[in-house]
Amino acid sequence: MYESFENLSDEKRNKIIEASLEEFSKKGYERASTNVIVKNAGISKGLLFHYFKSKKNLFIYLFDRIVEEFVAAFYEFIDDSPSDIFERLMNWTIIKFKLYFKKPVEYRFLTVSIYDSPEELKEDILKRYERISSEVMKRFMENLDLSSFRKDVDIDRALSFIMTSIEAIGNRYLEMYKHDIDKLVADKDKIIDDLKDCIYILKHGIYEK
Amino acid sequence: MYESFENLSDEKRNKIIEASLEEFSKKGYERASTNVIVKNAGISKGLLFHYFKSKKNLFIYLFDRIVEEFVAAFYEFIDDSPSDIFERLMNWTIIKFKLYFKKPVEYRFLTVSIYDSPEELKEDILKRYERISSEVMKRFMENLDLSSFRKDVDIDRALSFIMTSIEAIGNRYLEMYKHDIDKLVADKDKIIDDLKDCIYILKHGIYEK
Amino acid sequence: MYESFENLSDEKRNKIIEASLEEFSKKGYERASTNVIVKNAGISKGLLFHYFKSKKNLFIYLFDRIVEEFVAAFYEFIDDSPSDIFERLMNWTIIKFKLYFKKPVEYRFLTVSIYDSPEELKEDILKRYERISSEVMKRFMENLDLSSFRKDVDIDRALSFIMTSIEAIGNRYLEMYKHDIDKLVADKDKIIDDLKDCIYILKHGIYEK
Amino acid sequence: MYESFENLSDEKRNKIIEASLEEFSKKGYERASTNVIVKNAGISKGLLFHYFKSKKNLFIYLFDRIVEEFVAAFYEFIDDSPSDIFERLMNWTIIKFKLYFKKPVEYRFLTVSIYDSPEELKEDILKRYERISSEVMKRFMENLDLSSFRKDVDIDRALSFIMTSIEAIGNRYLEMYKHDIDKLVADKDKIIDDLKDCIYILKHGIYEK
DNA sequence: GATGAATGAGGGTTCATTCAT
DNA sequence: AATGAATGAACCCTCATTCAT
Repeated sequence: MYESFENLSDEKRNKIIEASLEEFSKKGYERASTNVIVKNAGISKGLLFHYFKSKKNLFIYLFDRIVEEFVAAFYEFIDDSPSDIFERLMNWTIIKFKLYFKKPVEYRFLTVSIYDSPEELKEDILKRYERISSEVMKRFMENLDLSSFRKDVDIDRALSFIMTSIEAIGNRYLEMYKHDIDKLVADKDKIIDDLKDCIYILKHGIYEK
Repeated sequence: MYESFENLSDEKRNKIIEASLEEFSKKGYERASTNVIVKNAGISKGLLFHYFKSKKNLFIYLFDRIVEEFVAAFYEFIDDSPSDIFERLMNWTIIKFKLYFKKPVEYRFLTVSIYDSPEELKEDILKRYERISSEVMKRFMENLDLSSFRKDVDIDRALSFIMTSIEAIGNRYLEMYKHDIDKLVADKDKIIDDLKDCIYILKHGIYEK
Repeated sequence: MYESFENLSDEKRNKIIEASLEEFSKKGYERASTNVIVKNAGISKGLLFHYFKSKKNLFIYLFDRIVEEFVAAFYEFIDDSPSDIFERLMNWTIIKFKLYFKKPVEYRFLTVSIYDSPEELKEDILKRYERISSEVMKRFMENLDLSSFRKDVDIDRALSFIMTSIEAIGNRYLEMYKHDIDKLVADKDKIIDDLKDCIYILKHGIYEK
Repeated sequence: MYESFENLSDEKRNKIIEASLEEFSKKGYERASTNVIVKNAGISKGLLFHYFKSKKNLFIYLFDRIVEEFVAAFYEFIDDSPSDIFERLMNWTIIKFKLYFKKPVEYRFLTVSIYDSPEELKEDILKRYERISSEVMKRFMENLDLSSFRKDVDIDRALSFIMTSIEAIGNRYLEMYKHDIDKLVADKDKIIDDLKDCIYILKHGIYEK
């Protein structure tokens, strides 16, 4: 698949990938223009289609590539996860932020892929997304110590709530600082402090005394 | 602003609004076609532009109109809000669901407006969105009894967390049942039950014993 | 169907039809360029598609239009057909030539339509072609006096042979003079003479002494 | 001419020829894609153009080659032609059918070449076609015994009519069975019977009693 | 107010051909 | 000889917007 593209020199390949990512993550799939991509990549129109046959293929190629990259990066960081769910979640959220710092365009691309894809892509994208998100979720749940949960709490619902709420907090920050990554870095401690507060509440609400 | 449009007969005006909403909420701003809109509205191409000058104006007009409509509907429901934040939040969330049932296309339109707008609109939309969301937030906070909060909890952060997390849960359900509103209605009790569980956790985490 | 196009002024409509016919009959469906058509018709790209939505629609519109035109012209000429098959065939062939003189581009368009259409059109075109050709054939057979056929001749096969062979002769001449209609007119008598000779042979071969 | 191509190993050369023929005969000159050809031939894009310089050259090369092949095959079969024109014509038609059976793709290629070529090729193709068809015609006429022709029949015109009409009958069958060669073989006897009937009529029409 | 014909830039894609390797 | 990356013009088609009526 796309081996002719893979065999390109790093420099050229990256230029094409960067130009594509930038365009897609800025405008979404539909609005993105292959004209703009080829201009920014410094290649001819025909060449892009020589490599990828279609805009759709190009998009899915990028999606797969970045997902793989992100999953790998994730796994690299989380080898020694703590067994307490809140500590682990804190770790994960921080990792997510780190990924966002390291690869903001790619991160944005993934977000856009999932929220703003036309019918023709939605299926392909969601299928891939669900596969990896369930895999990642499984990984998150591994060796988790849930023994401290109060008995009057429905474990599944509690887990779901913990994940959803902390993710929402994280995303709120990422969205908030979207246009000013430097400020996000500067405010890091405050954000982590906030996250800790949220987790403190959840812990209090879920754990035995 | 658009007074010639406002002076139209209700029937005609509504037909145009409906056709526009449907197209925008189904396809997003960019993908939406004014051709489709005028066809479904049963008017000529020129007339639409006579009223609104541009696609962008039409979109923003709709946004403003629906926001106003939704805010009004909201206020209508919440006149006698309970002073306990969790009860109030539960009420509000249920109201949100009711709005979704009553006006799914409009609701979808707002969601799409906020998540999937091109650069040229984003600013206009967000400015409006922030203005009303802060206004609504202020309303939510009115006469709220926060005396039960534990002393070791930062009130502002706790409030923010409560709002964000419950909103995330609500949105998760709306997204989940997006294509099957009937099922959403059928599963109503289970969803409310889940929400209650989440609130129960938050309460436990935040309130004094 | 295409009523906005039909309502155009004669002059403009004809210009578009002429430009399209010329391009299609010269190059066939696939090779024909809508760019060339709009340039020669003196209209914008968008307008052609405003009227016809697609190249395919334009082509089929032209096909239907010309078929109708030709069938009408045919029927106009053949009201008082002789009952002898050879005389009638002679008449018909001469009518065909007249049509070719009067509307060479349209004639060529029909020929091209039938022999050189891509898969996507073939079906549509052939369905229409067969419907009218069977109708025309029925008309040809009406009130035909076949009583002079020798008894040792299979009537159906003989009819089929007569039609096919005379048609082939006619087409051979049309093809031969394709690029020089004036010469075709000049040589008219010689051609008719040749046709008579062919018919003379057939008559001799089929009729009783 | 193309000697580098001719010097290729039989296997490789044939693969290129086959792939080209298939593509051209299936889609016609214009629609045929050199991309498809090189893929099916298992060679690189550049190599095809190294050998033939252009698509046009490739097409004409194939045309010349197949014409030569067909003429040779023809001559092989017709060494001992009967002197009676009708018997000879019957033989030739059967030979034509045999060629069609043996080389359907090539046969189709020739048909397509003659009926569906763009302006830029038409001239080249027709020049070649006329040269060989006149040569073949000369061969057909050799040692033909025309003494049985009635005196009131113009020999040249009669000959032309005979050829044209029988050819038309043959082509009608080939066209009719185009998509089902097996059925053509199965119906062989019926077709030959029909041909005999046609010839019987012509004979009756032309020969003395 | 109301129409819809008219525009032309831009969309994604395919193509025969060239050329450095 | 052999490759296939690279080109850019041409393909059909869609679009928001304008304007004469």
